[in-house]
Amino acid sequence: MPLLHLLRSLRRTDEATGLSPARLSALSVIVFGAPLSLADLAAAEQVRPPTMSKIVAALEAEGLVKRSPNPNDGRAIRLSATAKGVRVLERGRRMRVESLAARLQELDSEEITALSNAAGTIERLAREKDF
Amino acid sequence: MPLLHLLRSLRRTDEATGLSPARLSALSVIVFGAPLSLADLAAAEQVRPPTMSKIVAALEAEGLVKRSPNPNDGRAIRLSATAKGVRVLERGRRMRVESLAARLQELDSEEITALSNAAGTIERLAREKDF
DNA sequence: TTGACACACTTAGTTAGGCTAACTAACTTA
DNA sequence: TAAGTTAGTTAGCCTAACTAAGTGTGTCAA
Repeated sequence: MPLLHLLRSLRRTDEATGLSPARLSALSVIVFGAPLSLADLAAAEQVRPPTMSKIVAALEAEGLVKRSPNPNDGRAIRLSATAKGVRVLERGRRMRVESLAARLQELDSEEITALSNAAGTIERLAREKDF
Repeated sequence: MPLLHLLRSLRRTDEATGLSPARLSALSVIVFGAPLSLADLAAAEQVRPPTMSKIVAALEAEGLVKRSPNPNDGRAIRLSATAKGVRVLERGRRMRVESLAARLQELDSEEITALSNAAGTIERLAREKDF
């Protein structure tokens, strides 16, 4: 299956959270990296600030994220997740882990070994090449 | 790196062809599967007919694809690639193969073996699960 | 044979998520 | 303090997904 088709299936709203991939990913970075500025978040997500500005606005409107002023810099904001944001993310993560585990149970042990070895290489590439 | 970020890099126009991924992928299906109807193409690409209708219109406007009437069904169209469409696709494919080959040369033989084994499993999954 | 339904495609309108350009406000520095 | 930089937002554009509705063609049964 072409990677594009995988992309298209990813594009849909995550059943477990009701969030689109871009929002879910941004929320995840906020939950684990808070507090952080919009520029930092945009950089982490590899999009431009205006794009992230919209995504954050949507997350804020859903009550998943909140902005606070940065006391050291009146231009900047500090993003953090609300309790609801954390809850939504964790529920989604749990459900995705379960679904992946179910798929992996269909493989035999040789296949799992092959995937695991490849995962190591892919991770190394990811670190070194930012691929 | 999250899959989402990989996909975002895919989203950009392919340097070698000047086509967006959705258009390039559709063109490829047309080149190798012509003649085919819009509905067939939409199904192959896993999108709805209106979406494909627009993509085909764009490809046609660029002179990469042409529509002919289906003599057996006045409702349907038959899509095929123009010579230019074939040329554009082949040039892009050649350049992508070269770029991938260059990346693979940075791996050692153990890593290549691991990737190759995993590819077999992934392909099998793809066939069986339409993943 | 014709009326009803089914099908192929298009059109219209919405939404998400990218982008650049241009703006405001706040900080820094010469 | 004036000039320049930085953080974030707003406006406007694009692609590409969707649904709903329209047009025209095909099919089939009464």
